[in-house]
Amino acid sequence: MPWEKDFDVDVAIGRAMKIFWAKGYEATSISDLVAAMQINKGSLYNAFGSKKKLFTRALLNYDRENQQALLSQLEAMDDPVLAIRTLFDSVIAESEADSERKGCLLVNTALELPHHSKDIQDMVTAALKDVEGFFERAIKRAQTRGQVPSTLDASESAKSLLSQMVGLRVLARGVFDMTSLSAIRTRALQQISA
Amino acid sequence: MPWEKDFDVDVAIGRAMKIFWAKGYEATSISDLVAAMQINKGSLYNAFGSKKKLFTRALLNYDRENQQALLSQLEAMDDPVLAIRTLFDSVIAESEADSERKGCLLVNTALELPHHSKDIQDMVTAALKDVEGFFERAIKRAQTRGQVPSTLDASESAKSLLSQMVGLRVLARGVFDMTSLSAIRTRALQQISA
DNA sequence: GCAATTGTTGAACGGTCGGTATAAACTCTC
DNA sequence: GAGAGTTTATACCGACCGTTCAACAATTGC
Repeated sequence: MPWEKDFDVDVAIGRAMKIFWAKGYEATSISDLVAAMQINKGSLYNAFGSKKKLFTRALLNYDRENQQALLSQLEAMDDPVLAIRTLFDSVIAESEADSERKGCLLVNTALELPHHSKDIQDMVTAALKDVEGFFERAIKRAQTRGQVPSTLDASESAKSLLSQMVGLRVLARGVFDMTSLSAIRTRALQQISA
Repeated sequence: MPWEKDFDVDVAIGRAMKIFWAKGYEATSISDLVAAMQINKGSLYNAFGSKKKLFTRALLNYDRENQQALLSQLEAMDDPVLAIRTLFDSVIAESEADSERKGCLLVNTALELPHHSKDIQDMVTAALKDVEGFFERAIKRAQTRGQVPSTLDASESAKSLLSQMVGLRVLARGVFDMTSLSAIRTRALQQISA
């Protein structure tokens, strides 16, 4: 039996993810990656095969650690309206704290979906549908609790909230200041409470 | 007096714009550009100086021909709510008709704003602020006409509509199907009428 | 006709791209 | 210790990157 890898694959993927996140897929070179991952070219190709395959691993890593982790945390909250508010709050707080204005890797990739392979398209679509699903479940739960008017179409509203979330993440990369981003959150929450 | 250019500069910029729009700034090479513009490398650099400078010309061209043209047309409409509805309708129709799923060049560029120079940042910001301004003026006009509740905060609502518009353009590039995009429009319009 | 000026052309620049190949050192199992 | 598989480092691949340049062509004023 062979020698086990002496670098931690998940750590390396995490480092690659940060670079893809900050620079975008196209603008990230193999040189950038080997420098950030602290392994050399040969090991990269031995472990991951190609830049594209490494990117899919990085995307999965982002989805698991930055997206699903937050969503399952919110889904466990008692108050579904508070959960939605908390999601907007944390995204705005993240935007404010991020001096690099990296945005969200999934949204960034969603915008260039036509240029990616089908497995990446499917991965991004599924991840954003997860957010939509969270919104829809939260709205329905809030309706049974009487926090949200039962006349509201939960499916439509969930899609609408997702699009506002996506818009917020785009505009946070340089177009809007913090008070403008807050206005989006305010209106989004008013929208489901009336 | 010198020899005049024997190609039409505006036509060439229009062709360059289409390539940048379809492929994105990074993924567009000089070879792509010279092929599409039907001029050769030397002429490109003589006329435009660099890829970046050409991109700013292309962005201006897009803003003028695809954005401002539509906005001023909508601004001239009698019914401001219908104008807003028409904007959403035309964006959705454009998304449906576009088999390449190019989206909107301004939104595409907005997402990669941190990687661009300040003049491009300013240009994109101004262009999206124009859309926000259109929304705000239309809402205020609708309020004086009694079409929209006067309790609505026009400034906040305009920012919210812009973020939904942006989200729609991102999701139209592959995540959402047409019925989902329609749901965003439906909810956006309900939002200002109640 | 002849500078002067500007435009066109296509080759060539140095550099980087993603990816492969090599070989020697190393760690493990059997 | 044989053999398998990994790590490092370096060298290399052809292709392409954005850009520059020198030679040449077209138009003007004199």
